[in-house]
Amino acid sequence: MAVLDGSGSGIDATGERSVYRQGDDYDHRMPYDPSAFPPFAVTVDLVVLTVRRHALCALAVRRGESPYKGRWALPGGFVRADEDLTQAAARELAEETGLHAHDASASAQDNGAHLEQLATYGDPGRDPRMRVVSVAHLALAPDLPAPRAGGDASNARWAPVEELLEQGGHGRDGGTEAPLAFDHAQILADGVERARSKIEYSSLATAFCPTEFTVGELRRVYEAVWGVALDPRNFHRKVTGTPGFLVPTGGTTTRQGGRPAQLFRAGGATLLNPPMLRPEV
Amino acid sequence: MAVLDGSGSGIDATGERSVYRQGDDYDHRMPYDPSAFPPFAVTVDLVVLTVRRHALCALAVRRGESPYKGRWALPGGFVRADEDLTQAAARELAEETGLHAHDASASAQDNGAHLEQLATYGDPGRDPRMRVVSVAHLALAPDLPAPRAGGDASNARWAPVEELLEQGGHGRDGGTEAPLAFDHAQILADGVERARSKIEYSSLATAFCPTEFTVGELRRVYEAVWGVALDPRNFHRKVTGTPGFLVPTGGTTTRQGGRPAQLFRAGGATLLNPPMLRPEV
DNA sequence: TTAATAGTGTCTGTGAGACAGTATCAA
DNA sequence: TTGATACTGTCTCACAGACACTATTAA
Repeated sequence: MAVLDGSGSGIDATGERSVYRQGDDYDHRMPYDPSAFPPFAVTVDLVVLTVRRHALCALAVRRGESPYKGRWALPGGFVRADEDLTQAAARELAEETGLHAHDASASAQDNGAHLEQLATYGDPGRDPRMRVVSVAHLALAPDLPAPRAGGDASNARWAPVEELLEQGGHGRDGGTEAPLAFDHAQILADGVERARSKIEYSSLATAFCPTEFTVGELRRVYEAVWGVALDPRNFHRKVTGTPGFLVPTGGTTTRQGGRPAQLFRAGGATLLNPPMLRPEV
Repeated sequence: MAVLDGSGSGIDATGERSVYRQGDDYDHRMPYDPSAFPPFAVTVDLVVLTVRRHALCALAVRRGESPYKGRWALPGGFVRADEDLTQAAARELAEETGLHAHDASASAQDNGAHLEQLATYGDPGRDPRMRVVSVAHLALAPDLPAPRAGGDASNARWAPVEELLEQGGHGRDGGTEAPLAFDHAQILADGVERARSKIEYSSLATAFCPTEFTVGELRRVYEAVWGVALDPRNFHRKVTGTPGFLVPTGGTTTRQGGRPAQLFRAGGATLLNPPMLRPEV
């Protein structure tokens, strides 16, 4: 019988659902016989974004094994038996970047990265070897030192997202470079689009900034993520006028040159109302 | 494991497709030996929302098997070996409601339901029997006849979401009713929040309406989903003034009483700019 | 007639965008 | 000094919200 009743959701109303059967008949008394459903591997993949030199960049790692050996891919790995999806993503993030993610409850700046679930990709055949369902996560981090991937710097880098998303893009050496492995170009594009829309109505853009930052630095984050130029004067009026967005620390800095600018920390507000408006829409 | 070559994903660009082999070694590395990762079951769960009698309602089915036997849960089931996640969700939706989902590309109204991925839930222990990762989907449907779940009406119903989300809620019979099975209360809450926010900046509210509808009917959808009262005159001015949102069909109806109202179909616009504003924020 | 809903017009306050002008540093 | 960035003020247009008013049906 169907008793599909299996799912962690499975619901079996009357029991007339059919079940995946691998060749042999499925015994309804054993709904969780592993042979009753297809074997899945579950992984987490990470879209780790940062702003470097006025460009939105993503962390890419070079694949050391086939398929796609030598191609760039998003970092990721298997979900372990005893961890939930967020833990798996946080673990991978720490392994790749040294960052520890702060969950949504972390109020003050702890120099961690923002981490959230992005979407799940599970097309049969997205991995040529077996059925792999990948729960992609999005991480936003301040500008970091050069990445380390298993200690080997040549196998990990921050790459501008436009470069990674170019169709049959060109590498830095000028030669044609293959696009990202697997469906990672799609995952990256989805992550970038999530980041672009989310900084509109939330204070998440501060996740790209160091603990203390100026209004101009925050504006350059918006400009890099959206790929537009913003009016510095209107931007200043807007962000300083939004309650809870920015908290002045009292200090100033001239690291951007020009007149000393006030330093701020991220305020407690997470939702911006009214939102920042992305031009050209 | 950095540079986790294991991260799955993918599309095989070269066409050389290897096959999952159960039993023999995948290759010299361990990561793809089936015994190298925990056994996962992957399911889809559905948050199917509709508006009935001025209330936002969700489809619930009664569990026929333990655990949570007799409790209400969200519909769902296993992902099959040959289908992707969206196909699995669409199949479950059709089995439960008879609706066929239209993908995002469907422009004209085909009386199908809107279907999109919501989020993925994979806590170890969310299903007491084994490790189940559920990819939840959100479906928005017009008001439907009574649901059928395997032909047995007593095992499926449309329930107001507040009722399903009450802590230790009370059933219709006045007695205390257990909350939803598994972590389905969380999934439902996430789906409701997604729907509430998405009708702000998209034309998705029309997915709750029949093919032809009046401005007043659309307004009652917003009021039911948001749980607020909207000014009919400002609402009318707003939606009829947004290009691409509504297309007049030429017909009128008096099914709501009062002066005959123009009938509209959903226009081609999917993103509303500027968005509908939810009061009381 | 009353009651209900549909639809239009008009005012006001908020805020985004444009942009003039001033402030304060480094070189 | 020049040139950079930081900040303030002011104007205008768009639009959300409030609400008066008219239109068209059923009972």
